[in-house]
Order: sequence, then C-alpha cells, then structure tokens
Amino acid sequence: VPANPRTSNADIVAAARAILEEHGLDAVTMQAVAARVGVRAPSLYKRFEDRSALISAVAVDAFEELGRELARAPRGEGPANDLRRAADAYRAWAHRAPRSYGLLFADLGAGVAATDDARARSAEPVLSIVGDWLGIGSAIQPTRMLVAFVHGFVSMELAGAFRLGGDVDAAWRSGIDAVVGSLERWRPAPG
Amino acid sequence: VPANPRTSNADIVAAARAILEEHGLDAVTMQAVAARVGVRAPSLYKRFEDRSALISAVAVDAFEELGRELARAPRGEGPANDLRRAADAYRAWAHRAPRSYGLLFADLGAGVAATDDARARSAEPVLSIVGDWLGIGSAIQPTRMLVAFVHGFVSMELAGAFRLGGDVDAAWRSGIDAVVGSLERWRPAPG
DNA sequence: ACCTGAACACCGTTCAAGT
DNA sequence: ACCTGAACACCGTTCAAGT
Repeated sequence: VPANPRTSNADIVAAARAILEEHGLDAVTMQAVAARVGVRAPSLYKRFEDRSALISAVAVDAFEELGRELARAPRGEGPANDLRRAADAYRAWAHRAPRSYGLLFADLGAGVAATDDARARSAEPVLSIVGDWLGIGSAIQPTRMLVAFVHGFVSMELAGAFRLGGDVDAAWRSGIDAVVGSLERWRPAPG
Repeated sequence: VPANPRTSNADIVAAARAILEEHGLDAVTMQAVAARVGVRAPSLYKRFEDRSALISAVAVDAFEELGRELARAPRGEGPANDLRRAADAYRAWAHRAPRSYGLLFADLGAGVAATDDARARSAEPVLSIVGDWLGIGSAIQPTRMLVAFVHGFVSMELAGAFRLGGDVDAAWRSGIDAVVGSLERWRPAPG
C-alpha cells in the first residue's frame, strides 16, 4: 500500500539549519529535527544515510545561500569596489547566520565531495570579478588571498577573538583596502 | 582514609589531545580519555566540571603550545622577515596538529574566558614584533590583519578548500609577502 | 581524598511490523 | 512507499558506597 511523504529533504535541511542557528550544532539531534518536521527520528534515515550526511547537507545549503548573496552584491563600480562590496556581503551574511558559517570550514569528518563542490560554486562570483580584472589564468591565487583574509577575519570575529578593544569595523575596512590594494599590484608568482 | 591521585589534570588534557589528533573530536569521550589515563569516567569529574570544560582545557593547552612555537621562531632579520618566520611557524604547527588547530576558533558554546585569555597570550609574540616596528599604539589593527590572513589561509587549507589546482605553498608565500608589504605601508585608520 | 559500579536520561541507528 | 514503536549500543553525568 503506497504512502504519501509527510516531509521532504528540503524541509528537513531547513529544520536542521533553524535548530543549528537557534541552539547550536549539538542541539541538531535526529529527534529534534524529526519533531520539527512532524515525524519520528527513524523516518529521517529514508532520506539521509546518517546524521553526518544530514549535517553535510546543511553545510551545502549554507554554501548555496552564501553564494547567492555574493552573486547579488552590487557591481559596476570597477573591480576594486566590486570586490569590496562582495566582501561586505560575505561578512554580513556570516553575521546573520554565524553558526551556519561556522559549519562551512569545520572538520566534517572525511572530505565530503558535496560540500567541496558547493564551496567551489559559492566562490565563483568572486573568482569571476578577479578573473575579469587580472586575467582568467592568474585569478586563482589572488582570489585565494582575498578569501583567506575575509574568511580569517570573519571567523576570528565570530569566535570572539576581537572582543578586546579597537574598532572592528575600521579594522575590517583597512584590512580589505590593504588586500584589494595588494591585488592591484598583483604579479603572479613564478610557477 | 586518604587516597593518592592516580592521574593529573595535565595527564588528562594530554590524553584528550592525543585522542583528538588521532581520531577527531567526537572520539574524545569521557570514557576514552579515562581509559587512556587508567581510570574510570566518573573520576574525571573530580577535576573537570564536565566534558566541555575538558575540551576548553584542551584548547587552552593547544593555544599555549602554539604561543611557544611562535615565541621560538627565528628573529633578528628585521621585522618583515621576522613576521614571515612567525607566520611560517604558525602554519607549520597547524599542519602538525590540525585537529587541535581546528579547536582554536571553534564555537565552544558560550564564550569561555580561559580560552580567550590563552588566545590573547598566544598572539603576544606577533604583537610585539609589529609593535616594535610600527609603534606600540598602532599595533593592534595591523596585527589583526596579519593574523586574519594567516588564520584564514591555514584554516581553508586544512578544510581542503585549496585542494583543486594551484601551488599552495606559492600562494602562501605570495599572500604573506603581500600582507607584510601592506604592513610596511600601514597608516592607522582614522579613529 | 580519590576511585568505582550502578543507575538514569538521552542520543544514533536498525528493523520488523503497520498502513 | 513511507512511517513507527521497540530495541540496542553508547555516551554524559550523578551518587552512594568503597578504600
């Protein structure tokens, strides 16, 4: 006798992300997620192999949302300013979804191919700005430098590493200006 | 009737760190740690309030080790080169202890004062080089910029974000050179 | 003083049984 | 087809009882 689905993968991922943001990763139990979508825990195993597969799906969902935010960032003021806007959009999203952000670079057990792909896709908007600016062939290294700074700053900020003194927004602006300035002077490393 | 301790805080933290590096954070159970120091799980609660207190102590231990490595990095070739050496020492330590490194900026529940202090102390060697170079008063912001890049690069590298193509060591060197170059041109932001 | 076995609540996961 | 209760293994944590 057939039976109609009472939930969906998207519902489950959304529920897990909501619990993650509200109460942290430890609170994302199979029972809590199941309860939120109106089902019992064992039903989740029809759609996700185990809890870590579900958490990976949450990370993919977060990467996609971040990628959409980056793609929507304002453009047209020249590459340097466009990169500043993209960096601001990145930071703003991380502030809105800090625990989702924490998941993006966490150690999710073995390297998960799905999150690797999602990560690569989310970086495309930035890669394309840098590519238009400096030439497609030499875009990867300077993009990595920019993204490393942006991720590092945001990650330390969210971890509370900047809590003691200093104007964090001013540090962000100076840092971004310095990094973007370095890109302007960029010469690809030999090799 | 008195009884002699069969272990110590330091033993327990060392055991937890060893398990962390070998098998990951999920494997750091109270029972696994207790077994490794030759005791039963309930005994650990005489010395640590709960598992998260033990994990915090592991993070503090890792911060202290990282700080020692930074303090031991070679010096005397001028501030720019000294910062390059410190950055290399930081990255090398993170490669040697990747899962400990992952703990340093993880979301350990509520902001833990002990880890905040340890984090601040571990940054002191770098802060002092930058302070000698640019003046004590204006050292915080440029130090943050350097540390943000270094942490971001290492963290993405360990997360596997740089797996696709490109010479990662060359990217590291170019990035560090660019950031140190920015420090050379540093002018404190207004405010 | 420190250690332990036993117990409790809770979680991930499996599976036979329901519709 | 999908959902569930029941069951199992495992974990964090407490505590009365041991030495």
